[in-house]
Amino acid sequence: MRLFHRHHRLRPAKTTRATSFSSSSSTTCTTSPTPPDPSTLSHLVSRQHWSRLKTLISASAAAFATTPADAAVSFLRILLDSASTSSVAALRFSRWSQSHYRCPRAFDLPLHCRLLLALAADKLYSDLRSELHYLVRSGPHSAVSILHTLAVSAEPSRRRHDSLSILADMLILALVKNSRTSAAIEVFYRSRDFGYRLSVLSCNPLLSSLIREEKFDAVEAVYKEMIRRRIPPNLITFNTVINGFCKEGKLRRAGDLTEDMKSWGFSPSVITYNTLIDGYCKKGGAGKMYRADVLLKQMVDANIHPNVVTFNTLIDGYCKDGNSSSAMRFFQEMKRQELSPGVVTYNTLINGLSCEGKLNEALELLKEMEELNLAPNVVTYNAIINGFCKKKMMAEAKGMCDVLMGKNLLPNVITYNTLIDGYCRAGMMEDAMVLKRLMLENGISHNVSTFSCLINGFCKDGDTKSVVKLLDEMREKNVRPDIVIYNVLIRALCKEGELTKAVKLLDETLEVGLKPTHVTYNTIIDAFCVKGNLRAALNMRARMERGGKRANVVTYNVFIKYFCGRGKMEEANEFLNEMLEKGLVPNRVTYNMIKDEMIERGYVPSIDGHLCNNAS
DNA sequence: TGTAAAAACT
Repeated sequence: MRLFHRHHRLRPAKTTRATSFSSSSSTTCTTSPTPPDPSTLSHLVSRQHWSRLKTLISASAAAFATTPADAAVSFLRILLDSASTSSVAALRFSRWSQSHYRCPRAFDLPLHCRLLLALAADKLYSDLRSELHYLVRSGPHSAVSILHTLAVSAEPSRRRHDSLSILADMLILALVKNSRTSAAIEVFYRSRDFGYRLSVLSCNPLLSSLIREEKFDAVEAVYKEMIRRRIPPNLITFNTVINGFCKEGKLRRAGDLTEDMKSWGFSPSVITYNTLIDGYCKKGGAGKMYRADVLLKQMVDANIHPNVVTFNTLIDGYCKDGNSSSAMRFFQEMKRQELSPGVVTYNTLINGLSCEGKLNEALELLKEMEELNLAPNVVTYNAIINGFCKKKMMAEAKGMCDVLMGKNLLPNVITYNTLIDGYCRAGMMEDAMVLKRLMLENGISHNVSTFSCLINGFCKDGDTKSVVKLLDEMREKNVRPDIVIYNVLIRALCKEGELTKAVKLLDETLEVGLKPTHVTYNTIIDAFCVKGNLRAALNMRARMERGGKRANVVTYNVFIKYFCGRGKMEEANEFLNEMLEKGLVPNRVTYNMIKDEMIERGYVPSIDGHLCNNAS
């Protein structure tokens, strides 16, 4: 009697992994033991007789001179080969054997794919999800090889079947959930070659995670590919892609897509409006809150009721615009509309007030929260600690940290970074370094901001040695410098007049794949102006615009300062007009310069009263 | 089964 089919036969333990089960050649077992038949196995599994299964597996492994892990794999194959046993039994057995015989070498991708197909055929989707999750997390296989193996493991008649499409959908979902977005993208594009029809089930989460990772080009590409492949988008798809455009600062395109979605039969929802309003609030620049207000009116006209998130978003926008009094007005308005402010509302306001130095009002709101039984969280305290730090009131900041811990809350990396930055600003570098050590002892790792605060502090001190030491430490700990670190270093070099080195660092940001910001360029432009090298400053502005950053108010202020400082009022006026033509609105710095120099000399009319809340 | 809001560093 043939006990095992040829392709079931266990291969000798010594055979290398390169050869698969089916190709094993000369397994000689003259006294073959009785192999388990599928129904016995299935029965044992469904009764969870694991110890009996273990005995069977050990016996089988001994008889075929192989490892128990490999024997378990062949048992799984028997279960899957049998038409009468359910996929649930195979799944249970697979899970048990995976946890019992931890052996990555025994991980057989084709076999696992057959299990997935069996689960899909039985529509056991939640089991399928967790299996895919496991496969994606633990498997040494690339995502595309999983996709490919699934395709070839399916019976030819079912290769174009919906269940394969569902598997591809769920594979993408599993990859996204495991933060393997690039692999998910690859599967998204390759699934077309296999003829799978994906759905919003995987596409929407993929789009969301691309936004989280700020891969905005990919968001647009995936969206366009969805339309091309006739994967029907839904309301969430539109809201997500609109959010992508907003986060990228492309508000025009976000607005266009809001129009487009109507032709697909979707009306903008409260989330659509909230997303757009937040886009304007975060965009920065003059008149942004005006645009946000216009959207608010539009949504009300469209009979979409603003909710708590709408108000929180507007309140934050006004706070970031340095206009906490308008923020407070919206706070009152939301109460009037019987929307209850939540922890986020209070945190937003407390942060806004703290940033403006209005600490008493911030503390008042903290009290109000507690009276309303809204539990302040670590974000609340961080905002207040930041307020104290900005005023160099380090004892009070530290005290607030104690209050936080007294409430059984744990300081997080932001709490520590805030305090470290406070100590640095107050010139207390030793205290800052003590805190750096303390946070590690409390189980909070340093991040790139921890280092930028400290490096900034030591740069201000002119303590180059300590700066270099911190940069070395970052390299050791694999903390990659971000653009803020570069900006800090560039600023320090500029202050020392080392402009060649500063420009070299700018070049380096591009080499390491970082995007220079306005701050990066403006710092260098300012340094050239300070040196009296207008030509180099103008060249740097040209470079900045080639790099996709348009001159902003700060850039113009730098040039206006240069000309005002030299009494060249015509040129200063020229730059002022240019900035106005570009739709940039002068801020307080501009105002102070032109007030001192240009208005008094009659070059420009007084604009008193036109600059209210443009502090920056 | 997926979409919107808050805290640190230039």
